[in-house]
Amino acid sequence: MGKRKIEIKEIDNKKRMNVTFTKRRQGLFKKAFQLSTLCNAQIAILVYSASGKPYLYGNSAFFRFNHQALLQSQSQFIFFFFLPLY
Amino acid sequence: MGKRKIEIKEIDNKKRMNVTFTKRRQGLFKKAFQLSTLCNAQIAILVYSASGKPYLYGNSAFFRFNHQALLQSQSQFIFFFFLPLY
DNA sequence: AACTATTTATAAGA
DNA sequence: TTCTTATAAATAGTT
Repeated sequence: MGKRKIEIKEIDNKKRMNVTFTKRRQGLFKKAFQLSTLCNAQIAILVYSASGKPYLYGNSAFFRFNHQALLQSQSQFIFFFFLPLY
Repeated sequence: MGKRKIEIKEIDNKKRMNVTFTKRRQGLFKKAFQLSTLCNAQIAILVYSASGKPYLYGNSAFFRFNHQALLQSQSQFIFFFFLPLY
């Protein structure tokens, strides 16, 4: 999806991986927003980077409310609740 | 992203919404797979359709293991655990 | 951080 | 619903 076709395998160069991670994470969350808006869907996404940093997307108030708590969590286990609206 | 540009707002036609939901849900999960592979990231996605049907993506064994349990769940609350691998 | 050539996703139609 | 294709959108490499 760019100037050259790339293989879908782990990127060996750390700088390139970080750039790709940022671009594609943003792209993934944008796609999630569009899907939830177009189709009235509830979506939650949790991403951990290779270095263990968490990123959360959620289109419900519940997820937004818990975003900071998740980012500040130091525990090894993350408990991730989903509350469907039906 | 197709033959015509569309506005990102709820699709009023139910059939068109279902077609779009299926295509874009598959697209979202494909993007998640690529991001996790390229960047060695752990990703979990939970999607509820407008009618309340759950769809789960996860690139760890833990998520695959719990997929059936989630799909068969009848409870109003879904508890979604993430076990980071670091 | 912005640009742009190119690949990829997808809206509509068959 | 599955396949096709014209077009919009995402993004890889570059600046």
